Amino acid sequence: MNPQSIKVACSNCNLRELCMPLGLNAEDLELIDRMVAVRRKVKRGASLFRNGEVFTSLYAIRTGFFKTSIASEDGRDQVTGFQMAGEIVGLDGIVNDQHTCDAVALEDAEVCVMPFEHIESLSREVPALQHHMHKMMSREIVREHGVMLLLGSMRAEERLAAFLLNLVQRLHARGFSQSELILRMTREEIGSYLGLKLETVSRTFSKFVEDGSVEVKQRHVRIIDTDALRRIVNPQALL
Amino acid sequence: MNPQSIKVACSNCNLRELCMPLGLNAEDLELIDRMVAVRRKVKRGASLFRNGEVFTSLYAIRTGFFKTSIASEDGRDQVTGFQMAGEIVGLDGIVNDQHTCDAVALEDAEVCVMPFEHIESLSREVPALQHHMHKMMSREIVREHGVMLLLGSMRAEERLAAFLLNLVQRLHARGFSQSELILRMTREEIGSYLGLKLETVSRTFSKFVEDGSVEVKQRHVRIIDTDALRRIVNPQALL
DNA sequence: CGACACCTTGAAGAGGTTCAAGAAATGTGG
DNA sequence: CCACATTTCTTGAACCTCTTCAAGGTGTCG
Repeated sequence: MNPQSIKVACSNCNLRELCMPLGLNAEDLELIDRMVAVRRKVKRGASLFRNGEVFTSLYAIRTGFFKTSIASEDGRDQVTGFQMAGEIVGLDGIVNDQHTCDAVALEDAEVCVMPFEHIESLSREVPALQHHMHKMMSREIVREHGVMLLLGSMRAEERLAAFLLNLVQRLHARGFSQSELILRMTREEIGSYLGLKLETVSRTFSKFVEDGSVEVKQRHVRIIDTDALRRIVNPQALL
Repeated sequence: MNPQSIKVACSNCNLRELCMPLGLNAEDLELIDRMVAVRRKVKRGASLFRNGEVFTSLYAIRTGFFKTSIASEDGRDQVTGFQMAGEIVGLDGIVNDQHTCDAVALEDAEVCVMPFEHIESLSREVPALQHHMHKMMSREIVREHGVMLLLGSMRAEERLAAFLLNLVQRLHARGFSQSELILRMTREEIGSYLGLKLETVSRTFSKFVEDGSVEVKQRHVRIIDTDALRRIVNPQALL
């Protein structure tokens, strides 16, 4: 494709708190600026990397929204996550030096390309960065545990409620509304992530609307009653 | 409890190929021997660590068999994995300096305790170890992607077949039979891992027996027709 | 404006769960 | 070492949730 590229620095990036370790001194920051080789733009619908491609870099999302998905040999497809600004994609590629999933932009996006060899060598010099890397990978493992709980033990309503709450929470952490969001993905993609068919996702949205807990107009969702959603996810625990 | 402890060295451990990076020189090996602080025995049914406990160390399993599980606030329980000799547990604890799951021994076990601070400082000196750590975490992420595919898109028979094939494959890599295995976990634990009820697991075993693809006598399983199981997991792809 | 992708809703059907009972294995204490 | 209690496993029948199939509606983009 056309890897439209721009040279940049982390040290004065407004997403630094999301991507980078805190409390670095000026010296370390200068080193870390070398971590990002270039930026790369990815058009909506295009892929950042694909299953089978050689792994060279991790990617920090600057703008835009991605999905990652894997395909079984017989063509079934599973969305493994949705990623937004400040989040890292590509960790799957480290084990075997090639990517095992696809990362596709769901809206025009820009990412910081961080060659993994840079990251490893810098990590040896900057303990804070090393620890940060470990935390990021551990965080991803823990996130996936949560998805396993969702897929393994929750019913459709619980899954969708948990999904919505998780999305707004992450958006809110980025300065967006606590109650309004625009879905960047189709019902089918939501369904794939949640282990449901798109019709079930649609019906469950309709049910939430009937109950008065959310308003839905296509991709635009407004959460009316957050607690109601919380109660759905967590029948007992919450009040 | 009683952390019955013995001092030991990785350099002459027979599981080294499973836990440790390959191709280390004598010098590095000597350093790495310092990584394992002590060994610890865990009795069947006892836990190695529990959700909420402070994270200090990763654990390499020397002998025995573990399950890891998380609990939702309302008491639901999800088994997130089964671990055997040479595998590492505890990665979940790195993000927040405390464990987010329980690790319980399903048979008497012994683990190597590797204080995470040792690992991090050694990693800075031994690039091969650093890269090994990254690979291990990435491998765990990729494994969980596979579980998500299983939970999100497979039917009961496919899940159980995939589970059995995965287990024998790992056991075989450790010198055990390709076709016979003893399940260390209950039907309920299998069900929890696979997102099924224990009755469904039992029924599905019975179906496999009827079909002549496996023999089952309680926890003892003999796989008669591996290809049949493969075809179940992968309807199209395989011949 | 027309074509296409996406979403909603209904009705029928399948797969898995729930509830229940009994059998088999395992562990414990006398 | 045996008897009993407990846990684990199997199987049946009714039920329920989600899926499948189908049709029509809505939105979007060239």
